Amino acid sequence: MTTENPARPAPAERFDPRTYESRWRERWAADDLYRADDADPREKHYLLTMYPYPSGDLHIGHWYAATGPDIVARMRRMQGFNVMFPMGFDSFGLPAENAAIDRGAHPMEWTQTNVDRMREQFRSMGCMFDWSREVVTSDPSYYRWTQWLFVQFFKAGLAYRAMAPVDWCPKDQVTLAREQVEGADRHCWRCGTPVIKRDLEQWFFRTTRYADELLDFSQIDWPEPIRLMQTNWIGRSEGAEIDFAVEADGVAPIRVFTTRPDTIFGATFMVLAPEHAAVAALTTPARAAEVASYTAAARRETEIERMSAERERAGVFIGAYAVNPMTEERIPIWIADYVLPGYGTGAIMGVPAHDERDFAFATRYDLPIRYVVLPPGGTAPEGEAFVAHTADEVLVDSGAFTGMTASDGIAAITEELAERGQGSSAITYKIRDWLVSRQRYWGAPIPIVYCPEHGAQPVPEDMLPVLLPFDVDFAPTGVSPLQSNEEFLAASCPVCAGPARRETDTMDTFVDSSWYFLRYCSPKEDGFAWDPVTVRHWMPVDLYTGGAEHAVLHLMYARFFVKALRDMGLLPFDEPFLALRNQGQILGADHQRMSKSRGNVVNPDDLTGRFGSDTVRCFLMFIGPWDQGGPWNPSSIEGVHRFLGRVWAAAQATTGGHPRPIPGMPADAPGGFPPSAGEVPGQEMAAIEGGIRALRHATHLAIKEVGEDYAAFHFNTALSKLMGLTNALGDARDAGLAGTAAYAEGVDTLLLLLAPMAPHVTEELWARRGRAYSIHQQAWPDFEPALVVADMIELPVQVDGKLRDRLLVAPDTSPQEIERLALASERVQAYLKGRTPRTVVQIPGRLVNVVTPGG
RNA sequence: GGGCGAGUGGCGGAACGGCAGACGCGCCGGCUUUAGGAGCCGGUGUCGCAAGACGUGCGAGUUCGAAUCUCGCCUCGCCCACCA
Repeated sequence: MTTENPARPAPAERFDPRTYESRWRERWAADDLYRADDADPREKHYLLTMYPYPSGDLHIGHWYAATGPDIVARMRRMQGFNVMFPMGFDSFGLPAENAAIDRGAHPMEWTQTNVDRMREQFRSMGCMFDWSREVVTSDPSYYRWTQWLFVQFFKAGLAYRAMAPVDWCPKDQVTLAREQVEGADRHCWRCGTPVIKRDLEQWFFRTTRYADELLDFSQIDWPEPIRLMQTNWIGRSEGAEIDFAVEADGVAPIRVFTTRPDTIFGATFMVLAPEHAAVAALTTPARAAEVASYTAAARRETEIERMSAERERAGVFIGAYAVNPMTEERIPIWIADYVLPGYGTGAIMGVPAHDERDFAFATRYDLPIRYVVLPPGGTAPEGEAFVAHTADEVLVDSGAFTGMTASDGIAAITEELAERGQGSSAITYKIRDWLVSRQRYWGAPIPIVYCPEHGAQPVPEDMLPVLLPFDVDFAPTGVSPLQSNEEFLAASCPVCAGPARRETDTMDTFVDSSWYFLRYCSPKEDGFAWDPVTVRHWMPVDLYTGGAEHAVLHLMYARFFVKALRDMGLLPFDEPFLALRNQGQILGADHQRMSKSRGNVVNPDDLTGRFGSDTVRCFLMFIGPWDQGGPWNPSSIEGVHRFLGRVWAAAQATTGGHPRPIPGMPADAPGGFPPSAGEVPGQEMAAIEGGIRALRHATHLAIKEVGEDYAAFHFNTALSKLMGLTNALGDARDAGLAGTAAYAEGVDTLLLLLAPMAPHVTEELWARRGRAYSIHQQAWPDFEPALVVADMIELPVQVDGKLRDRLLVAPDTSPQEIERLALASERVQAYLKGRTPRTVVQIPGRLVNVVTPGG
């Protein structure tokens, strides 16, 4: 059985990536191979992958995240684009400060050490990062401009200071943005400690001003889940604000927000948040003690405690009454912590028949429940709220509005209230302004000074940066460590030059990352945050990749920044990132997130030491769909390494067998040989030419499919197709075709298509084949459409949808001929049992289905 | 509780509504080797000697034809969570 296929000879030289990988990386660096030129006239392509926090060592997840976009960047470059693919470090942040507290290392030094180490580790991956554009956010040359941008936001009224109840992490001793509080137990995103609320004077960015525009994704190609998460986070609700007069002298009417103004005839009570401003004035003396104790308890409770009482829906009657503007009924006013102070107006009308929470509350306190909207059937449910909202529900017991559909009722009631001056349609959002101040050291100081005379004043732009002092006390006390440095504190007022005190809070690191993609365009610019001309050239980012965990943090803040800067006249576009792709997460072998404390972190250095970077890159891309990730399981890395070994052998086996020219290819093409037809017997000649056609078909099909797969981030299937081409080259060698031009074309194509994924071995083999340096500067191959189509196709023949036979036909065989051949099949006849088929379904090039009269 | 996504061999995973399991791992057999390893060749969904039958979480439906579309259920993952 194996006599016709003698074992292929082992390659003359062993495949050992260690002998050439670092040599090529040094050459590429020395030649500045990956530097993107601002003035290059070719079409630009800005490809960006999220920069890392310099936590210490690069782990396998960084490799996974970076290799995908690197492949696409390399292909785009070969396709003729002027590609920029930069990298940097998000180097401000809490871990550096914690290292200082735990180990006594200064954050500045700790960060610098880590950045240096990780930069070297990044280089070992062989990515085409343009290191000449590196950005390090903790460098004064960077945060000077972060501060400058803060000042611009301040001047534009988009940065403001306010006393607010804020989420506070008791362990890290720091305030958190709302987006940084996670999970049902409301814990800190970084350390997992449950957060508490504190009232503090804090800095905010006015993200709410852009809520509506942030909901518009029409200009960008982003994954649906990310768009949904942002949409839900912004949480736009349409409804109405309605004023309810109160029975108390000198107290203004109370305004509530509702999405269901059509249910107003069912409003039988009112609930205020315990924090509502009117509570004090409205509470009657008889109820004062109970109200005070409830309010105090609510204030003391943490978010988790509120959650644990979730179904309680407890509240207190404050003794006062409001008037339902439609029914003119007196309704009691309660306070309850299920009404949130920060959403809507902090007050609701209680409509127990049509809201589950109101229903639970009314049931508990025996308040009236009145159904005013009924389902089309016309019967109110017993013992539960009817909350569905469809177009054909009907209003009942609603005065002049009775009989209207719910959607007509919303419009008509809102209009009626507006005419009376008691309400208007309104839109509310869940999104809050972005809390940006942190009581921490290792961040960009907020460039504000406080003058006893002139209040908060921005530091003049020519006095930036406000440098972080080196000597401070890092102990987490809840106040900014910068307060421990007297020299830093002392400042002068920019207005009166009198003594002033410097702001000691620093900025959330997400401020740094909201504009780093702009800085990459002109990283050395020192007269401005960026050079407007080069920013206009490179921006927006054409393709951004990173983890989906940033859906409502970084990705929303960056959009907000760009829109705000556009409105200040600083940027000429609306969106930072035109397309977005999310990679999956590589989990530990135990299916848990990789972390040092779990001891499941995979160190890429061990793997590259054994197999080289190319194997690790290919293996990571071969695991599965890139956007899916998965648990770490290195069992098949050997298989990928073997594949590169087969490429190694294939590319160097260029002699032997029958040298044949390719029809239509010049005889002097690389690997071409003069015709020698007379030397070969006719039958063998036909076999050789069939083999050549098959190989060229495999080659050109690979060009088409691998390119499409790379562009779609389907790296796993791209690699399987490259394996297929490699196997086809092996078959060609077995058939004695190693010396043909078709074989040379196949090898060159294989190397070019593999170059983005395995940059080192392809460069080495390209050089060994005597081709011009560098393979990474070659043009991406084009396929010939005629060769993508196979000579003969195998057509499955079904009877009643079940596979019964196959036809081998030329692709251009007529449907009539195919039907004739299918019906002539013995196997088909056996199933037809002499009957005439009811119909024959044909999908051109795909299959034939013979449908029997019974089928 | 709400939203989104995913369930396919022993494993990772392929498959514009059209041949289920590409490609690879593992395993079995062979060649080579003093041996081991490496490399190479062949086989490998399940049941069955075979013919064949059965197979994509479970149950219905649409269709000539469903892993793929629709409905219901189960399991897992992620996000949000008293948002009026």
